[in-house]
Amino acid sequence: MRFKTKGMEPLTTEQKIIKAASKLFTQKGYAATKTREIAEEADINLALLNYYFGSKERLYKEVVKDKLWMLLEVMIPILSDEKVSLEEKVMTIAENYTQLLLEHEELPIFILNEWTVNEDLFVDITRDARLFAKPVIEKQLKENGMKVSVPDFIANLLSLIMFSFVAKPLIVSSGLVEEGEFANFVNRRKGKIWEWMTKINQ
Amino acid sequence: MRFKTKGMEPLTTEQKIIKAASKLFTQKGYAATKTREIAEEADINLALLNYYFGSKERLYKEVVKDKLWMLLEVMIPILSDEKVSLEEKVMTIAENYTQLLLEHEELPIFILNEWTVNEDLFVDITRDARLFAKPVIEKQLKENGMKVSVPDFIANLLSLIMFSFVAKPLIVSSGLVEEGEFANFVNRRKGKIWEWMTKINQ
DNA sequence: GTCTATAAGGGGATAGAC
DNA sequence: GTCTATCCCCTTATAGAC
Repeated sequence: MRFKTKGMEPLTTEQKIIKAASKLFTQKGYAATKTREIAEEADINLALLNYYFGSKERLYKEVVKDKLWMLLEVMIPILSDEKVSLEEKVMTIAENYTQLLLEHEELPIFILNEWTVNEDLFVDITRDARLFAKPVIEKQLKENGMKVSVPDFIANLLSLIMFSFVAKPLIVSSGLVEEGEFANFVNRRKGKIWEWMTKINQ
Repeated sequence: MRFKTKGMEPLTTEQKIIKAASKLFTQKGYAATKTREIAEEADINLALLNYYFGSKERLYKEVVKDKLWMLLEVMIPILSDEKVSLEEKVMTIAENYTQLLLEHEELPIFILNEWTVNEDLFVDITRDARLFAKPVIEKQLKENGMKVSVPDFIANLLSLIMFSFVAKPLIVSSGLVEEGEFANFVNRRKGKIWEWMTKINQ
């Protein structure tokens, strides 16, 4: 989207298609989603899908790209910024992710599954993107007296924040946390992440 | 399978189908896997798939059930056993999961994704299964002076062990850990889980 | 840009011979 | 139990009218 639309203009046909495709692909995956369903959900004629996007596959790539950056932009720029302290980084990422994922619960499992099943697609998308700025984090770990490696630090951070969302069906149907309590559960965890990270990484 | 076969008998047709289906479904998901591919991979005639399993869907359910228990049986019986100390529980689960997942890397993302996309299927499978024995763990947490809740304890444990596998594509393509170093990475983490769990949960 | 109609082929399933 | 041949619906994609 080149120009952000402000206010109440109705969606263009293109936007309606992307929105519907986004919803259905993330819910059901590529193969299980039919172009007819997308057209119906978007309330447009089936032929328009091909008119605007050429093929189901190209439409899918647009959606995946969008969703992947949605997930990464919460983390990458902050981690690489030297002017942001380690504590601030952890707190901000925990806050932003928890909020984002509460609004888009299906996002991480969709991306991680697609990345596993369809690796080639992601090679294109992430090519040339420096995802993690190792040196910056390494320096800040030392300054904070943390002896952990950068990969372990990142793995621990993302684990503690994101895993609850990825494993939500297991956590809920096992009765560990009630569906209605899930938001409280992850919000409480969010508040402890920095404490946990300092303890773990000594 | 009622009777375990010892030694070198060739696989029965039924076993060949399950094996092939297992491989393809976990790699590509339900909708993307064609019955014709399963037949070819299993080296059997397409009609035999329906002869033995009735339909693609029934075959799929068999596979999902197998895989789900593979994932759960590593954890459920141990967690519920009162005679196993908390430390032993954590160490054993970390050890067993790391080994299992190194051999079946696609297992957790497959199950967690299917559980999200296709919840109904799992309602049947997990019905009446008491997945976690909360009281046992609660008692042991107190005895170990840990103030954490049972859901947080389980979430932390599984996060720290499993998330690396679920997020492997991200971890590897970002350059955080080299593909060839991945086994070492998770094995090193495995050795620290108990230490981390005691620190976090004070 | 949007519609209807249809082409072209894929995919799950089964009848019936062996 | 296993095979061949085939049914028939569903899906993606496009031609061509408006």
